[in-house]
Amino acid sequence: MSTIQAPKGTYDLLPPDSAVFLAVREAIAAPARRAGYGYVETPGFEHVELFSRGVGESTDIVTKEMYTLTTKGGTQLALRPEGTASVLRAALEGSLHRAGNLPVKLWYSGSYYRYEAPQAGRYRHFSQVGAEALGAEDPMLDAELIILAADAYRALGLRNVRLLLNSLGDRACRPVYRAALQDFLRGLDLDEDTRRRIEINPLRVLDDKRESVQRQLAGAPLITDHLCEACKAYHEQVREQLAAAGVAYEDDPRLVRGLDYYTRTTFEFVHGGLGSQSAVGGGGRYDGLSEMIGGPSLPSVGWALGVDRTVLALRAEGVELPLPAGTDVFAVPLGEEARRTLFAVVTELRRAGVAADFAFGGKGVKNAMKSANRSGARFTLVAGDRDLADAVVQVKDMESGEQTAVPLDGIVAAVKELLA
RNA sequence: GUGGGUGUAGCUCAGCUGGUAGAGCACCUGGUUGUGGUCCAGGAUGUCGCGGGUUCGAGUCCCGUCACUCACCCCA
Repeated sequence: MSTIQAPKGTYDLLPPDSAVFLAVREAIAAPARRAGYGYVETPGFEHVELFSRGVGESTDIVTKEMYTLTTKGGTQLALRPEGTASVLRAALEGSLHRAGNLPVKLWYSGSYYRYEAPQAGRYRHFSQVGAEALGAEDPMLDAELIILAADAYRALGLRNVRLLLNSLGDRACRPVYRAALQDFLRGLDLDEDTRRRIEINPLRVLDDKRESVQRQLAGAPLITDHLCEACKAYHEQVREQLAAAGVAYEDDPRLVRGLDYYTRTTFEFVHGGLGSQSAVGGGGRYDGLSEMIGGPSLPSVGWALGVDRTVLALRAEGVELPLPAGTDVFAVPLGEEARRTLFAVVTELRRAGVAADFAFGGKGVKNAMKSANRSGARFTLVAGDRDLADAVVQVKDMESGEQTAVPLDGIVAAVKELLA
C-alpha cells in the first residue's frame, strides 16, 4: 500500500472496470458521430473569464466550484468545469462558424473538474461526453440532439432513464417570468442564502430539493404559463419531433439547470440509481452564450452526458455490457527454442489482426496455462521441443479442452480460420 | 463548510461485556517429468488507519488526528 493516494474526489480507471468506461464513452459518442458531429478537443484549462462570463457569475460552479490558478505571468486560468463554453470558444476562434456550413456540429469527450464535496456519483474530476450544434435556430436540431442522447442510453441497455423537458423562454419572455417569480418568492419563508438567490438567480430556487422549500413552491408561477408565442411554438415543435421519434419525455416546468446560459429548450436525463444525484446527462439551447463571450450571434444547442454516472446507472440496473474479449489466442512455450518460435507467431498473429498474448516470465506450463485461462483466450498455442521437431504447434480449444496439432507454417491462417 | 457511518490479510468482512488475530474468496505449492477452468491435500499473508491515554494486558475502552464514505447544498 503506497502512502500517496489519489486526491480526494478523484478515481483511477483500472482494468477490468476501465473497459466498461471505455465502452460507455464509445457508446455515447457513436450516435453523434453517425449524425455528422466532428470531434473537437479543447485544453483542460481556459481563461477564467470564459467561464465566469459564459457559465455565469452567479452560478455555484463559478462562485465556489472552480479550480483556479495564476500563472507565473499573472494570467488567471481555471480547470474547465464544463465543456460547452470551451467548445464554443474554440469554434469561434477557429472560425468554424464562418466556413458557411451551419450548424457546426461537434462532439467531445474528456475530463472536467469541480471543487465540491465528493459523494456517490459526484467527483472532483469527472468525465463527460458532449455534443454541440452551433449556429442554427431550428427545433429539429434541439430534437436531434435529444434523440441522439436517448438513443445512446438505449443502445447501452439502460431502461430507467427518464427525460425531463422544459423551456426557459428567451430574451422577450424570461424577464417577465423572472420578475413574477421573484415577487412570489419574496413572500416565502426562506433562509438567507436562498433569499439572496432570489435576487440573483430566482429560477434556481425552483431547483431546491429541500422539502421545506418545495412545499412552499407549490403555487409558484410556472415558466410554461409565461412563454411568449415564439417560444411556445418553438417548444411545441421540439416536443412534436420527440414524440414522432418515439422518445418519451416528461414536461417539467420546474426544470432549471445550474448554468446561466440556457434559453428555451432545456432537458435533463435522470436516473434513480445514482445515490442522491439524479442527473446522468443534460443540456439545452444557449442562444446568447456566443455574445456573452464576445462572439457574434450564434444560437446553439447541446448536451453533456456523464460517463461515470452512466456507469453507475448501468450498475444500478444490473446491465452487463457485451465487452469484446481482450485476448483471442494465448501462447504457452516450453523451452527456449519454443519461446522464440511462439513469440514470433504471436507477433505475426497480432499483425494479422488477432488479439494474441504470450506467457512471459518463463513460468512453468501449469502456471502459463493458468494465465492463458485468465486471459479469456479462446485458443491456446502450446509448443515444446517435441512439437518443433515435427514442425507443429498444439492448438487447444479452451472451452472443450480439445487439442490438435497444426503445422507451424500455416498457423496464422489456421488460427484465423478457427476464430472466424 | 456542516452532520452520520466506516477504517482488521490482495478483496469482502467476522472478532460478544478488554486476555498476545480469524473466515470466505483470491494467491502459492503438490496430486498431473508438457496443459488451464472442476476436485483433493498442504502453505504463505497482517505496523487491527495513525498518535496518545487507561490497564498487569487494548483490534476491543477513552481522547485526539487522518483517510475513506454517505448525506445536506449543488450538479455530470
